[in-house]
Amino acid sequence: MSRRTTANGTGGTQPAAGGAPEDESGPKGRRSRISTRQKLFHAAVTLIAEQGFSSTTVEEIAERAGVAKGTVYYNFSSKTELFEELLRHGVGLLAADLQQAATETVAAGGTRVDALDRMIRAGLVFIDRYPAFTQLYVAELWRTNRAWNDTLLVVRKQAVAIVEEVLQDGVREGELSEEIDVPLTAAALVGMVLVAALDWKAFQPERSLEDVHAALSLLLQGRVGGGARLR
Amino acid sequence: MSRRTTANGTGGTQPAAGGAPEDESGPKGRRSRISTRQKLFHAAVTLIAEQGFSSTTVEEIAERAGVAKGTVYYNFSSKTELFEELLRHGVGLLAADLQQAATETVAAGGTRVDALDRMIRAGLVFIDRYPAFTQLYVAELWRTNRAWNDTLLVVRKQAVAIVEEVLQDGVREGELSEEIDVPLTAAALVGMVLVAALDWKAFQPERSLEDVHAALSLLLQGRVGGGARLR
DNA sequence: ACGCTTGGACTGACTGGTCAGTTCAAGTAT
DNA sequence: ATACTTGAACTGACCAGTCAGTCCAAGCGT
Repeated sequence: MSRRTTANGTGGTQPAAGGAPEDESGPKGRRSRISTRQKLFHAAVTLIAEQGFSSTTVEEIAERAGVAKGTVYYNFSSKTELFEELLRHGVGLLAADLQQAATETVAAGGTRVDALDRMIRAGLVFIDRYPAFTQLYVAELWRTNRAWNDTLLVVRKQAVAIVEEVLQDGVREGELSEEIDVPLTAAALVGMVLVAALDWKAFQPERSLEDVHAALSLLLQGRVGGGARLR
Repeated sequence: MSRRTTANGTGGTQPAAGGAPEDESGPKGRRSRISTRQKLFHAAVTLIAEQGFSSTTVEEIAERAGVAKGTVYYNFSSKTELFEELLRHGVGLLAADLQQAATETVAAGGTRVDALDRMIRAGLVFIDRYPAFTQLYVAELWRTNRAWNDTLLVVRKQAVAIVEEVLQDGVREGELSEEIDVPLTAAALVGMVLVAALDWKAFQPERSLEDVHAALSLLLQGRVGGGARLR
């Protein structure tokens, strides 16, 4: 009895997602569990993105967060649980951004294609802010036989569903071709943004977000062929 | 001295890439180093795709390949080297397929967009045949601080360059818009195919390759908007 | 304005287990 | 002979998770 390191007392919804370069200026001297968890998220997301889950040790995470190893286990019941909470938290943020972009655009009288374009931008902004999280997500998503598979599935659905919904609406209202396959197209769009953005960050970080967005817009709107619309 | 298990004697270019569901009916009784290496590639690619590199043990690989652990070290100098050769070998196959699709289409008088479409198909066929390899490649590509980072970089360039070349040719000959950003568009196209295909395999494996190809073609050719070309 | 208690947050040495890589004597096919 | 394979034993490093104990702010009685 007595101890129980489950530590779920605070509920959910801490501000920092893990990747946020926010400076630590919480309730100063006071030790708060919440800020410790944030520091751990931040440290973990970076390290796991770099090295993968299995090659990242709990001690490394603790060290980078500036706490002792025991503290990790005081705040999370296991390495896996820390990781799962990280996933849930990060995708929650992304989903909120995407949803907002979609809703705002439609409310302002934009087309569905406009909405998709705005969502692409929102995705890019997110990846720009939390590259490590994105990296880690992509690296883990299609693995099988992993402890957190269920979490990943749920979390993926949460994000993809928003794109699918916009596509669906577009088809229903005749703005998009009835030929399109909603789930596959959604996956392709997400992939387009994900991979282009990761490549941007990894191999040509000097480019601006605008450049990347423009390139993807062109693809989305099918204006790749014919500069002067030849043929 | 004496031993040196570097084992690079055979050169390169073994037939099986790792993921091939080919049945093992080589020169029966004959024990050849080459077929052992193939079995090891096959076993390793599957396991690493499922679990990741670090969580896959050499003994697991040996066991699934049906050989002893010592044999792994007779054929490869280390776990990492086995993995690196796997990467080189797999991407070599993919690059050959892509190149062939592009060359053939252009030779037969197709447009560059046709060529891209054929390359998408070639990509899908490859992923269909070697899903595990693709999975593993995506999972590792954007990691940093890994031993085989250089190998990955080389190998990535090899594949992406082919797509970039076709885009470049298209722009030069006026078939594609001069507005397009070749490297970014190439990355986006690759991502589109990669992610759509992995999603297909992971979440809707009942769909046919044709379905997936059709969905991606639609996107490539910008025929997503307006079924009856409204507006 | 001060000793005493409480309990939440944190610590880090320690344990038990796992795994890459080594070594080698013996086996098998050509 | 030569090339390849086996299997088992061993080493040494590394690591997830544990636990007895420290630290300290806040409450409490005096």
